[in-house]
This record gives sequence, structure tokens and C-alpha cells, in this order.
Amino acid sequence: MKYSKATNYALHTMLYLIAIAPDRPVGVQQLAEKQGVSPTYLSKILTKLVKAGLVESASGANGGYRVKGKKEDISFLDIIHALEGTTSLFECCGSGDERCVIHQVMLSAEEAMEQHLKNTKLIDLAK
Amino acid sequence: MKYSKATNYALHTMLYLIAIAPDRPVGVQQLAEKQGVSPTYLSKILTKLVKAGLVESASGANGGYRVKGKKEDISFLDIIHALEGTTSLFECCGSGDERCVIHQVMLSAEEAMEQHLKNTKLIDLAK
DNA sequence: CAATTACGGACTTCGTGTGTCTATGATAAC
DNA sequence: GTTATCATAGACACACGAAGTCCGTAATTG
Ligand code: SF4
Ligand code: SF4
Repeated sequence: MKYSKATNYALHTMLYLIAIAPDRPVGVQQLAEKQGVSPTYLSKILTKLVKAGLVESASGANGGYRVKGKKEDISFLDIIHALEGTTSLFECCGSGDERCVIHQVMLSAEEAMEQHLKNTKLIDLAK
Repeated sequence: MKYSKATNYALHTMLYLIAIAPDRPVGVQQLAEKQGVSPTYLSKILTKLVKAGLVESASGANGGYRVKGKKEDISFLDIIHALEGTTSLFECCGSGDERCVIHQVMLSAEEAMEQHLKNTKLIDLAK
């Protein structure tokens, strides 16, 4: 029951991309050096962010990654969902009874955390 | 990033122990049959609950497990902490800078979920 | 003593997270 | 067009923890 390190890398990368938003896209080499992680591994993480529609990529020389769409709308939850998936933290023995009491409590507790992560946008931390 | 199945078993067991609270302690055999899980495995889970002070055990014939202390005070969070540990879900690269912005957001989000789990007591679901 | 029950350690199995390596494809500069 | 740069994808290796199983020991009852 831990957040993956990949999620940690993704959060740092996204915050960096938003804070130092250049006109030129920034390559994975530079992003990897900032965090002391291998570029090939970070590229896999970035590909997930691309498929989630959070960043866009450009091949070739002077290529790299850039935030896609409105920066003000990107929340913590978007990034976490892109890395960890959208399935519930609490999965039980198959049946998935909707009216089960334990199920309801766990899901609403998870919902409380997700609401918090959804309401805090990355742009708020970029100063 | 999932809750362990052991946590699920622990929640069901505790709810059963509170709802059908008998004067006699109930053995692990009976508890295991209710959930379709091996008794030896469930006993390990129950030992964790004992060490957390949530239940008390009695050896010998007619022994078993019984809820310990006030049943009204036992919350979801108590059980989850006993199984999953009390460490934060979000652990980062060692330094643990307290004033880091990402860190603060993740911790407060986790706090929101824990508050929810702390405020819902097991006794509320036992009817 | 004998039966019952909890406790503990050692062990196996399996899935996933965390990386690395390498090949392929796309694009810009020359 | 050629070459250098950069992202993408798959295969692979490794470590670690979750999920159980098995068996021996201790404590209590009768
Ligand atoms: S009783 Fe509820 S929480 Fe338990 S396994 Fe069924 S649906 Fe899940
Ligand atoms: S910058 Fe903050 S979130 Fe990132 S590793 Fe350091 S303390 Fe953790």
C-alpha cells in the first residue's frame, strides 16, 4: 500500500514542466538529470503521461515534451490516475455488492482523498 | 497501490466479532469458514490485531478471539493501521523536506482519507 | 494425560514495481 | 538525401512484498 516511485517522478516532472514552461519542448535527458533517474526509465513514465493527454511529445532534433492543453486545469489526481490507474484502492471478493456497508465506507474514504487531489492544481505550486 | 487482501479479511472479521459479540470467544476455524479462507492464514492476521490491542485471545479448549476494550471506539483506521502499518502512503527520495510543496499536498490528501476512516466506527455498521 | 486452540518461524509461489538494453520510427538540421 | 537527435516499444533481469502453506511449540481446559 504505497504510491509507486514512478508516480513521484511523474509529479516532479509535471511540476517542472509547468513551472519552467518554455516555448521549446524539453528533452528527457534534461528532465532525468534533475531527478537523478535514468532517462530510459523516465521516458516510459512520460509516455504514460502522453497517452493520458497531459503532455505532448515531439520527435527529432530540438524535440521533447511540453504540457498539453490548459495548464490551469491539470490536477494531482490527473497525474496519479495516469500512473496508478483509475481502479479503486479497495477490491474485494468478486461480487462487488453495491449495498455492502464495508464497501461503501472504503469507497467514500477514497473519494475524500481523490477530491482533495482533484481540487489542488499543479499551477498553484508553480511560483 | 492497493489495499491488501489481509486488510479486507481483518475488516470482515472485526465486523463479525462486533456484530455477533458472544460471551464465549470464537475460534479461528469458525471465522475462517465464514470468509472462505484458510484458518492458518487468518490466524496470522488475527495475531496482528491482538498485538494492536484490538482483540484479545485465549488459548486452550473453548478458546478463541474476542474484541478488547470499548467496542464503540474501534474505527476503520485502527484496523487498517494494524494491518498496513502507520507509515505514509507517499514516500519520496529520502530527504523528507518538510516544507516541500508536493509532499504537503500528498500528505494532506492522505490525511483527508484517514479522517474519514477514523470517524466511522465499526459499531455503526453492526445492526 | 489428552484434546483443543493460539502463536511463531520457515518456506514456497506469484505478481508487480523498477530498471536496463536494444531496436525502431519520426523529425530537424546539414 | 544523409546524419544526428529524440521519442517509442518490446524484451529482459531483478528485487521485494503479498498471499498462502506447513509444521512445531506453548498454553489452557477437561
Ligand atoms: S461483503 Fe462487501 S466488502 Fe466484503 S467482499 Fe463482499 S462486497 Fe467486498
Ligand atoms: S521534493 Fe518533496 S516530494 Fe520530491 S522527493 Fe523531495 S521531499 Fe519528496
